[in-house]
Amino acid sequence: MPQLTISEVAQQVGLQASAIRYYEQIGLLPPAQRMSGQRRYDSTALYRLAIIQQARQLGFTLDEIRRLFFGFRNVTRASERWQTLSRKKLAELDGLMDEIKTMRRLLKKMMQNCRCDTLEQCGKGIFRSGCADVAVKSLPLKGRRSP
Amino acid sequence: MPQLTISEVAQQVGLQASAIRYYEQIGLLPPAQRMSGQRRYDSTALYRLAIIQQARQLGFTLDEIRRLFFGFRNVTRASERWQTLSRKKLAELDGLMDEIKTMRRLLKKMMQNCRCDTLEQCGKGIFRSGCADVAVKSLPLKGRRSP
DNA sequence: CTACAACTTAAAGTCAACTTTAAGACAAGC
DNA sequence: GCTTGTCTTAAAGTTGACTTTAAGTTGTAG
Repeated sequence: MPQLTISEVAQQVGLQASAIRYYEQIGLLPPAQRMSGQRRYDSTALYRLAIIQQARQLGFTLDEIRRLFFGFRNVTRASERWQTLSRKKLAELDGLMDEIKTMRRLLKKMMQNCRCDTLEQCGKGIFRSGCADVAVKSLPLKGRRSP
Repeated sequence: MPQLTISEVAQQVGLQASAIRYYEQIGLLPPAQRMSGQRRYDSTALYRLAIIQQARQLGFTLDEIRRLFFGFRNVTRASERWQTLSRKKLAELDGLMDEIKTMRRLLKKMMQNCRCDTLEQCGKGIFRSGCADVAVKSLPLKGRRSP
């Protein structure tokens, strides 16, 4: 077993060392072995992190990834876990797509139709035509990556 | 001029009073007139807020909305302001759509192909096939609305 | 006069996913 | 012995768009 340091692992998987410590802190990674206080990792940690990275790319939050690892009876097969979570995520992404399409549609409509000179004029028009519309509640879809 | 209180305005435009105070604080709304310390609004404030609400629905951040109001020479017509900002936003939304489509594609692929029993097995496969992939950097698209 | 509702402020809290900072430990090389 | 580089920790900072809290003011009703 190679016994990599945290920054070697970080480099391999494309994360900052601080992110790996953070994952350990929130329980996504098991506490690493220590050699005189310093973390040492073997390949199983790399596999863990590979899953985490892949899941992040699929749009899963860290909380959902935690469920992937710990939210099932431990007899449940990996493929089934992915299935279950992916179905939900797929529906979520579809909802998000619809929101974006709505925005696009409204944006284009406004670009075509608005002839207002002043924003006051514009606001008057919007206000008259029903101001408090269908709430666009966006799901969180964020990303933080290597700086 | 009707002279509405903050909570009357809030009700009319579908916001919390605290949000309106916040908009004033960050300079999106001009400081309101006061009657013995309390804010009073007329219709121009409603129009302002209508624009803000509409712009939020179109996916604009408060910072972008500030630019809509203050980021142009004051001779610039409203419709032109919208045009300029909307073109950029449209491109942004397109990028976001692509990200989501990529996620969808990957999700479906994995749902079809993964036969793994264990996550370790799964992670090994992901790791071997190139772990640090194309970074999915998502633009922020968030929404907070009436609770 | 007292209660009450509605307003005011500044400051702190929320969420997610980290990063940054400050202060300190340890091994290797000179 | 000293410096350098990498590691450690806990705590605080970041971003955006607010909300919540605490403590205080004002006008009205009874």
